[in-house]
Amino acid sequence: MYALIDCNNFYASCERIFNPHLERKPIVVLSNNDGCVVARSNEAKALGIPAGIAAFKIRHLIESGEVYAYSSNYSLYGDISRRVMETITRFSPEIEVYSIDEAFLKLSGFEHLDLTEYGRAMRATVKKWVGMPISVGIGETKTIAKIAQRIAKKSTKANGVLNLAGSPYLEYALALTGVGDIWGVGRSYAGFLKKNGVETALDLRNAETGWVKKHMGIVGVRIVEELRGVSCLTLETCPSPKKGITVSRSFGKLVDSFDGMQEAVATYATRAGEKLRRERLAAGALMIFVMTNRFRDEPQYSNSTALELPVPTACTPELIQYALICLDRIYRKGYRFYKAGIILDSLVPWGRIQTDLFDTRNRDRDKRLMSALDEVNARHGAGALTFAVTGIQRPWKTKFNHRSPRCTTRWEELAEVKV
DNA sequence: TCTGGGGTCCTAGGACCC
DNA sequence: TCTGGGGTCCTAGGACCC
Repeated sequence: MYALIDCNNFYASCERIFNPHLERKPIVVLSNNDGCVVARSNEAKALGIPAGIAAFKIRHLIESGEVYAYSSNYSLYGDISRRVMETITRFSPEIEVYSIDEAFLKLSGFEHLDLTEYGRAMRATVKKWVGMPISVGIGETKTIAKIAQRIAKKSTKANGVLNLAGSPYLEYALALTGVGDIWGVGRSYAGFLKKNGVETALDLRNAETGWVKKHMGIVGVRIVEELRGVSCLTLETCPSPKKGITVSRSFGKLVDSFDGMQEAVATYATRAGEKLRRERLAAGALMIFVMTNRFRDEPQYSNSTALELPVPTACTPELIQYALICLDRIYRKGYRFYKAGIILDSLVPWGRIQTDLFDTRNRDRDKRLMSALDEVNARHGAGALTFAVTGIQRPWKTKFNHRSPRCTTRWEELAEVKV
């Protein structure tokens, strides 16, 4: 028995917590660089603002004050997420934090309770303690819980909680769910299924297993089984170690010089190193990619190149060194670059690094240097100590022109109450 | 003027092994 | 005309997720 807890319009709802006058107002939250819309409040959806639309296309609505727009405030969203997760943990010891705004709870052993009421209690508690509206879906498999949650969120009758476990409405709910709205069925499979007359979750549940296996592989078979009430997807309570780390960002201003690209790539490599060390991992391989802006009518170029490291490392100067070797291989003069990124690969835990007999680096010293660096930056703020090659002015830096205060993670940005 | 970022899993095919 | 059988590992690309 599973419950899926999903925060409603998560980013938009986060903005409301410390800004109550936004209640019932249309809000959008913008992507990095304030580029496009990544979250919308119900009121913004009602205005017909589509998901993912470029921000400049709704600029008139923002400037006229009809729609409130915010830059992404990941410090705030991450912290609110943590609080939501902490709160719902009280309702079951077995939790899988699935994404920043979603979690599965295992409710096996709770069947003696009225689970709908239990869901309502979760909803009320999270709203009261954290200020976040959530929807709760309950079902005998994760896939059914997802379907329940989706209906719970939309239906006024359900009022945020729907329990489909052993429910006489299960078939009805499946018939109501379009095949593209099933967890694991994306645009491509949805198109294929519809072309073959499989329109709803109920149709897919009744489809022939062999046919599904042939066209959607083992992943498809699992979805069908889950719809039939056979649990194939288990609760992943402890996250498995990361397999790769990516840091990539489009620039606030196009970059047309090698120096500028060096700064950006070195900056992203620095950030990737921080992520790596937080997870106590080392990277065995690294890839750099660069690209121009495909939306612009000007010469286009994009390329990438990878490098295997002699010994897996989490040392920022070493990562920067290899990153810049890669950049040198793919940089071309005469283009205006729009985006660059680094991907760290072949990650291994620190305890399992394969060393090299002929290695000349003093890796003990590297490690001490990195922990000193991380400690200084933790104490005096991110970026207190940086590498010169990452630049000073950084004109290409990502834009966040409408960021709300980081109320819960920065002393200087605490919310103020005016009396 | 202006169009996001970061992941996972599966599969087919190639290279290689005995 | 005719050319075995059974495996593993790796990678790129596709599909999906939030």
